[in-house]
Amino acid sequence: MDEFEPVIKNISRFIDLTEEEKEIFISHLRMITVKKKQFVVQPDFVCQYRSYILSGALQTYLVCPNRQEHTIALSIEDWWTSDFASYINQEPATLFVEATEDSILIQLSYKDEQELYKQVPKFERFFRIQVERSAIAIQKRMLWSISKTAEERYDEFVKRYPTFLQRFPQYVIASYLGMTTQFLSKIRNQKAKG
Amino acid sequence: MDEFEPVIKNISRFIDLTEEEKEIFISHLRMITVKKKQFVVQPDFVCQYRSYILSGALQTYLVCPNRQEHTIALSIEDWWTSDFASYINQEPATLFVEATEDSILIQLSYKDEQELYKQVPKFERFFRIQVERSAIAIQKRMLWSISKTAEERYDEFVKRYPTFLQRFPQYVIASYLGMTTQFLSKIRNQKAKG
DNA sequence: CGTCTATTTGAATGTACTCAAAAGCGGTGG
DNA sequence: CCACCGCTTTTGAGTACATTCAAATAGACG
Repeated sequence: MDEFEPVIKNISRFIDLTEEEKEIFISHLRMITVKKKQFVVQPDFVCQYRSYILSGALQTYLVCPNRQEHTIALSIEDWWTSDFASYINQEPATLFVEATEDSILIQLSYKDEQELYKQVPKFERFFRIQVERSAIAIQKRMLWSISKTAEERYDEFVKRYPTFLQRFPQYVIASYLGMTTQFLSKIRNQKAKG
Repeated sequence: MDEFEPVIKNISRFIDLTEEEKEIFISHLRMITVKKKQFVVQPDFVCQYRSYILSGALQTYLVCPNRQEHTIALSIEDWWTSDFASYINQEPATLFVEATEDSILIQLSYKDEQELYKQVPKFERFFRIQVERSAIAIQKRMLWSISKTAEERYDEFVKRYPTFLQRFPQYVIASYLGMTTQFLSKIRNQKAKG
């Protein structure tokens, strides 16, 4: 059960679990490995799992009719990810979740999650707190997407997630920041000179 | 207790409550009335309440250093509102929540909410589902704010919230949609002609 | 009726995009 | 180990979408 320790630790930041509760939780999990460029979620398929990232990195994005990609989330180890609209409503996904590095995921299925709530109601609390925090984060991001310039958004990104610059290609970061890769390149270049 | 019926009904869409649980819940609530232009939340003060809107309408917005206003949310009767970042983390607010109509609110304080979770853990579930849904909504909104043109955003808004056009002034809608009031005016005008 | 606020209109400007092409970089196979 | 191929990043010119500034018009409220 050692292999599940990181996810238990992640949860224990918000709720206290007895040994028995930990075991119940672990019994609902499965661990999978995915290779770089592999999809964890694809449009039109109902997203069955929430994934805790044990190691690696993933990109959640939407492909528009005009072939443009829009990145909703970039996630690394110790984060949870999914197409939450699909997962929570158990409806066909609209997003891709793709591994941008070889990754190891610990997954909880929708069915197991509902089961878990019955067995250990405390988990309602954990996932409530979890989604509260992510709702706040998304709101902040939306706020700067409507109120900041492309350059300001990039600066904020660098400040908040400095390690992401090395881990994700620039065109992915550009699509996360809501700008073209050409424009991001120009911003960077201008900074290097200025 | 009749006056609290709408909020009970709102909650009952997601969890079933016994009469006793309803009474416990109601005992934690307070009802207030606010006049148009009055603030329910103000920057620098810790937001003490979640508010269920019994009647009326409210605007949640941020004022930037350059005096620009950015609307995060427009809310009407049967919706919940607050500066959730401030409320959930019990830290000073950054947002204004202002009544755009005379309104009646049913409020639950942070302290009472924590108390309520202890007395009726089922409410963890309600607020989890509640915030899950709003996280999904915010994410969708963020998506079109980075992927759609101003006109497309306006069209979507009209389709989704037709009644809001009459209830909120145009400059408020413009700031919700992330564009200037002048540009929104031009879009509308162009449509009226085309 | 007058004042204050909200909306409309127009011209000039700016930010970021599209299109096109070159340069850089990394992995793979000969 | 080098050469090649595909993918990512850079560069530049032209363009479009949306903003700013300024002023006029329209509406709401006392």
